[in-house]
Amino acid sequence: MKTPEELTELFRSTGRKVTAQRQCIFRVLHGDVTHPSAEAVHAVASREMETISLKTVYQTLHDLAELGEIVSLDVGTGMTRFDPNVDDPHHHLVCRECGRVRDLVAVFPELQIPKGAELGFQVGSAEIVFRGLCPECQPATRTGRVPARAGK
Amino acid sequence: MKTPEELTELFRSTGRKVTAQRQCIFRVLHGDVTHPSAEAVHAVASREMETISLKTVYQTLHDLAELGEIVSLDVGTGMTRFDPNVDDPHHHLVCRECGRVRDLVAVFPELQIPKGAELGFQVGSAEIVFRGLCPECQPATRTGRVPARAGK
DNA sequence: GAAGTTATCTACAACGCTTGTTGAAAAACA
DNA sequence: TGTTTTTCAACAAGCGTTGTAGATAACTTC
Repeated sequence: MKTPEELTELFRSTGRKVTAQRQCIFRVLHGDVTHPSAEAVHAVASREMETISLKTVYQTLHDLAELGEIVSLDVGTGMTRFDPNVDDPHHHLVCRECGRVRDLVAVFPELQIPKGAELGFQVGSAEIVFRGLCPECQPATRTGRVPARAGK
Repeated sequence: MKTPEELTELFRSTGRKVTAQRQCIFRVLHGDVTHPSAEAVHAVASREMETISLKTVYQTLHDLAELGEIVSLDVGTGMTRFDPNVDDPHHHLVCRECGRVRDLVAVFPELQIPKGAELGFQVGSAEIVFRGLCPECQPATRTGRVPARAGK
């Protein structure tokens, strides 16, 4: 994802108007690696602008996705997650306890579909979701700490 | 997934009651390879039992998932899909036009996470979603037919 | 096979996430 | 500064899904 300044420029050059709300969202997303939901972005943005509405956040996220500056993900956690990392090809780690999502920057070039198995599909891309437990949700055996049990 | 008769037995042996509605749902799911949504199951079941409620379908699907007879999937098509194939390890093909889902029965044993890239996650499983166009949604170049354009 | 117990049924309302609508307000451009 | 156009906040509604209620049906025991 570009810097807030570059995004400001990009929005203007594509006929979009640049508002304080949007710039606030740009800053919130910049450098975020948590793959926040719209609600999470809104929560952070609200700390800076109390009146910003959730609808505005959704709209700006969609604009950014349309411009290819973020990508919206559905990894089965119940809400759409937004990933500002569009430069490195990567897959995702998802915690099955707390829903945390992280990038797994690795390419699996050997992902070839066996002939005959593709059932006539014209396959364009492959996404891998690795499910497991994030460091915070692991039992003590691995980390030596007793984790705060994230209620399901 | 087991046969309707075996499922009847399984439900009884796990303290669940067997109703005409449930057996109807067993039959609908048996041999289904379309990964239907709850709504889709309900639509088919309704042809046989007009009064069956959507809630009943959801509940039975959850029971079946709890028993490990089907698996619920979220492949980003907006609704939960249910997969009766729990015997063959496989991944999924998803049509980005019409949302059709098919099994891709293939194992990718070389899916090893590079050391250090797992960010402390304890990874238990990996799901691959292949996105593309199903035979019905492909342009004429491949199939020789003009497809009915599924409006996005 | 009938009565009693328990789970399940349908119908309806409500939930969480997301999107449409509206008039007001602010950004861009002259 | 005035004009045009977009975006804003607030509200309501949409979707898929789940909770609640009393009525009904399945299993158990006699």
